[in-house]
Amino acid sequence: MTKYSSILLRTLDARGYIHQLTDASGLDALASKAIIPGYIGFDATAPSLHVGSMVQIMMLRRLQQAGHKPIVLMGGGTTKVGDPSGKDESRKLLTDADINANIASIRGVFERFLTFGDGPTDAVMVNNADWLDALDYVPFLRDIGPHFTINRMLTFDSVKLRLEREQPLTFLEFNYMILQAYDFLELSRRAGCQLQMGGSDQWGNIINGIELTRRIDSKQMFGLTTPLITTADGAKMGKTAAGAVWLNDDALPAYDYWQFWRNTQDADVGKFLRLFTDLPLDEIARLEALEGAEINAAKIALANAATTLCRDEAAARDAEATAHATFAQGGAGADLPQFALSDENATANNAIVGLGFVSSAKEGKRKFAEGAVRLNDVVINDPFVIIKSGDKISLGNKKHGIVA
RNA sequence: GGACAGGUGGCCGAGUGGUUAAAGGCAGCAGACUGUAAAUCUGCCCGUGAAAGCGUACGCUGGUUCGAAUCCAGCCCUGUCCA
Repeated sequence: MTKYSSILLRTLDARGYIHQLTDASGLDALASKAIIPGYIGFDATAPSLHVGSMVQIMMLRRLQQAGHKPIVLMGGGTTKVGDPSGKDESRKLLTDADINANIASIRGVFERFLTFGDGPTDAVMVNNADWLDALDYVPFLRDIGPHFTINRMLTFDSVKLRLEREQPLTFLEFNYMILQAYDFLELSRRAGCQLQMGGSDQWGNIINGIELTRRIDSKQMFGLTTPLITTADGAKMGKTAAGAVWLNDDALPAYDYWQFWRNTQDADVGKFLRLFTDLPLDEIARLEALEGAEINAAKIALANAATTLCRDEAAARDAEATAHATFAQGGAGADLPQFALSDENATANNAIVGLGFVSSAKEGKRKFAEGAVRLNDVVINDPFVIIKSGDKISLGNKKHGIVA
């Protein structure tokens, strides 16, 4: 891969981050000679991001590694509007207090991936509520409105899809793309931002921002999108048995986070190693070439690296040790989820419900009937077996817990 | 404001008075097979209860009926067209 000369684009290209790029040679030239402040916007709809945002987070990390300045834009303002992309219907509106709490909660994860500070390549976090909340409607319409035509806005997938399906799209949501475009202009003015990155579904929004800034301030801006990361069988990544794979450790235990990566499909291992770890490319090539059961070594390397980045090294080590003890030796590792025994008459079914392996007592009982539950590695069909402290209880091959 | 069409389980989508906890599909979970993979086949998939049972559920509120997701009335919401 020698089509780029800058470290930034060479890295992004080699590791599979680039889907579309507005002006490849222009950005390449700029990246070789100047520090580029670049931003990615994140929603504040939940107290934690999940792995679906991981490509974007890693992208900012690569930007900083290559000597540029990452700007984390929290959508405190735009979250109040709601991005219509990829949604079938409008999402419920959050209050300011919710949004601010979410932003505070999300910040911790970025601090693990990026170095924040005041230096030229230090990361900063900004909140677009800072400028969006203060907008005056009529002046804003007069300044920004003329640069958008409804004709063009109607061609955007996010809008078109809703209309084609005859689903509601409110004027509120319709404005989302304008506000996002305005963010880019505002960040250009405030922070000298010249680059916006995002998922491939953000291409249209990014282009809008580039054009708006060019028209109003006559500045050249760049846009880059990442491919939509799906697993090899086409599913969007990020969902697992228990739900979303949250990045915050108070939302998902490190062991589960580790397990998520450990269970990567064979076909995805190389891709994920390049995107989600800092391992050198030649090392990844070696791991990726492993065949058959050998490839499990690569998955462990992936899980360790990803968990170390997002949580910490000790968490990764503990998770690996637990997994090894549990799966390879058929024992029970220390990091397994625990069921607190509060009642001496607690049953095996209480345990799998309490551990969250199943969502109701009824579902739990079905699992017993299906022969899916094991107590200390022996299949039990009776949900009412009394458990005691120290028992290991398992549902299926992957979910294991300890009675504390 | 008017006319018409709609609002069904996580999603899509059948069902137009009883045997309907509601067809089918997707997603999900489990079993078999494996390598904690994929693919495939099989089972499960509202809740509570040891079970019989009971409770909830088809936008909301009432009504008709022995019996309603299905009929009637009012209301709320959405779409299309008209003003």
